[in-house]
Amino acid sequence: MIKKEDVLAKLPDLDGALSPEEREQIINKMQVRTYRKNETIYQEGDIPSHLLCLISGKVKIYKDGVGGRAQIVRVADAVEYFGYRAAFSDENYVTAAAAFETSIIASIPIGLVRQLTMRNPQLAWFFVRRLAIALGKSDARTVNLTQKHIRGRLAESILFLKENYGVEEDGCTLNISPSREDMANLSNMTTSNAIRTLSVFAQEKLIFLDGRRIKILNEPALQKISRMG
Amino acid sequence: MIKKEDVLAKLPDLDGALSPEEREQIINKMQVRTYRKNETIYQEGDIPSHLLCLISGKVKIYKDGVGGRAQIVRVADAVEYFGYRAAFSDENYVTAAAAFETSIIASIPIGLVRQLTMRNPQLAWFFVRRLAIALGKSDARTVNLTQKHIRGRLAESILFLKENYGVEEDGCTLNISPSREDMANLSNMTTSNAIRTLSVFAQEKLIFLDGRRIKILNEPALQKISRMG
DNA sequence: AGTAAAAGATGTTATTTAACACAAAAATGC
DNA sequence: GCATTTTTGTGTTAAATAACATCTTTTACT
Repeated sequence: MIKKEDVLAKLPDLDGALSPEEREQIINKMQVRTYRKNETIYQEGDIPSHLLCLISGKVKIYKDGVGGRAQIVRVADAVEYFGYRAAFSDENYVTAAAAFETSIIASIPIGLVRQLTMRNPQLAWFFVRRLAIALGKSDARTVNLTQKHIRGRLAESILFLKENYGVEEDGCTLNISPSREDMANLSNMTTSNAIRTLSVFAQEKLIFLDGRRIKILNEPALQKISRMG
Repeated sequence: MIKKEDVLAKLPDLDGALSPEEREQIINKMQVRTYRKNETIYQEGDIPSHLLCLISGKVKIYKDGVGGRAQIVRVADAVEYFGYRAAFSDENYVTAAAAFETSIIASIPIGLVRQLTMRNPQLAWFFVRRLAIALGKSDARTVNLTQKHIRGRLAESILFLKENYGVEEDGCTLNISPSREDMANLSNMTTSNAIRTLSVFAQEKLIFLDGRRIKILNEPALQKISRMG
């Protein structure tokens, strides 16, 4: 079982924006829950009620599109806040979130967050910055996913995973082992094409595949493929 | 010539967030300029130095992608603030902006905006809201542009233009007359395909084309095409 | 351990869309 | 007003990718 104290130690202080009293308020109202691998955290259409903080684990934020095909639009890594966009624009969720792997998530009632944010400019600035960064990434992603060819999109996704989740001690094995379907949902392609193109990359010695584990062998080449489209 | 007073009358008050003194500060530092049709306002890689406010006219925010093909990621209509995302995340611009048509734009030094935002939670909240809304739209756009087929994407773009720029008094002619290339850049397709598919829509009496003017004849059908992909 | 279900792999075909080529029409510049 | 450039329109071909079918391997469950 997770102890609340362990979570608190990890809870980011929102860029030091919080006073001890504000921190206390949050801690009192916070709830902690574990999500199993592939478990849904929230769904499209849900009313956002909490600011979520990923304490440990990995999370994907995605949209279900035409014909049940999902597109992963963002990922979250520990320790990181997520799930606040919809609440801040007074909408229901337009995306869904699920755990890539077992994840511990703290939730803070959004009303409290809003109340604190309205009074604390530093806290508001924290969210301005995060949203501005996310929007820039989303814009870049739109063009990458629409204009690049399959190889470019897949190369991009591999580098995206490295950037977001990092690599193991060996310096080249991705810290996440996504299913082929997840790779497809990251890269805007069918699962068949993700499987096929990963195999081709392995044949070309750009990557080494060991089941779901991906080891990057030739990053400059992947970057070039990603750039060229 | 534009008189500064005329602009001031139109300058939105950022949701009433500004005190008279803050407003005064902004007005003193503000500059106003006219951009001609298709003139570039800022480019990818530029350092953002000003918060821009579109006083009159129409603006497209776009990214240049593979093979010089541009993708329009957002549009701005008067009176609306834009061009602040990069500044707020301490990045150079990752998009470019250009005038769809002759536009009058006021610019406020970003340093001043930042200074005010840091002290004024209501102002910060204004930007949190705008960014949150923009991010939601960007996420939706990513999936629409990647997963839908040509007809769905074009139908979506026509509805997108109606939503963002509205229609004339007749209730169905779009308030903007984009070139076929702009339609293509909105819809993630080649210009040829935009021309062809617009013609097909006209043949199917979904729209009526008069040069660049687009009149929506059957909106429910367009919505259905857009939804189905 | 044995069985069912899910995920991965691979080949084939059909569809979608880009690329290209060229002509007509419209806009622009002197 | 005429030449030049840009935009629009249309047909044809080539390339990219989805869809489908089938088989193998792995995982999950009792």
